[in-house]
Amino acid sequence: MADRFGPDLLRGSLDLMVLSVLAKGPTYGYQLQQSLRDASREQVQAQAGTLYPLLHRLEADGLIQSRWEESTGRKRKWYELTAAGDRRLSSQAAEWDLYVDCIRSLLDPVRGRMPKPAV
Amino acid sequence: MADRFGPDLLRGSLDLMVLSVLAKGPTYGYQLQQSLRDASREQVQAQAGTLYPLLHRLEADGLIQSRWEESTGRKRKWYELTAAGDRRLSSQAAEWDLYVDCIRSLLDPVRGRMPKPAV
DNA sequence: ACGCTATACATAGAAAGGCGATACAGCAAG
DNA sequence: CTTGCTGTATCGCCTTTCTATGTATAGCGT
Repeated sequence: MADRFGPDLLRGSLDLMVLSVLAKGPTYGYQLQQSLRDASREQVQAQAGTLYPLLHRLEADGLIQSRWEESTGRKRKWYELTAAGDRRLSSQAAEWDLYVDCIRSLLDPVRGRMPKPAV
Repeated sequence: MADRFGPDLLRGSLDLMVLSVLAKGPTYGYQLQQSLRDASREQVQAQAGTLYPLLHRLEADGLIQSRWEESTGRKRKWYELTAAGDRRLSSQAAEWDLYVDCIRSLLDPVRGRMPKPAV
């Protein structure tokens, strides 16, 4: 079993994951990275070189907004969802569900060939 | 709702889809394209410029093997899974399940925020 | 016979995003 | 003071999908 998901799997759903985490409340880059790592039991280890450009892109698209905060001890850049980001999250989640269904319908007959461990 | 999945969603799972179709029996490029389109209710429309290089890559990796066949009327290049391809399919499917689970655990709390249409 | 469409395989170049490497700075512990 | 974690950031590389294009044949209507 891979101890980590590859770049290609992440692609296309990493936005969705980040928006999901942001939906639970404001956070900053480093904490977001830890959240993803923890929530996935170490399987999603998005790199800083991935995360920061992604956050900048989401912000440029108006899906999140940021502000620098120093009162919390260290200088951090906090991000939070905008209304547009919230709508995007909903539509991305819906599209994701459709997509997963689509793959499952292709995969289910294949699974029949092998001993299926009960989940 | 998008009438077609974007490149980023496909990425990383298109291999899996192709291997899944191949698992049901030998096929050739054009037919594979139709199979994907049909099985996904028009949502996966992988282009020829995507599919053929992908097939060449899978063959170079020893996951599938090909032979030209003319007796079936038109000249076609038939592909079939190798033993290695079969093993790869199993592991990719397992990884996919893990991945989907991982996203779901991030998405479920978010879904609570909005009226969820029963599927 | 001719043109049109669908079938069938293939390659080239562009676009996009994740990755590793690297950088820099603050702070804490030894 | 040196090591290590925290925290943000950028750069070039790599991979994969896309569009556009090229080639060729079969079948059909006119």
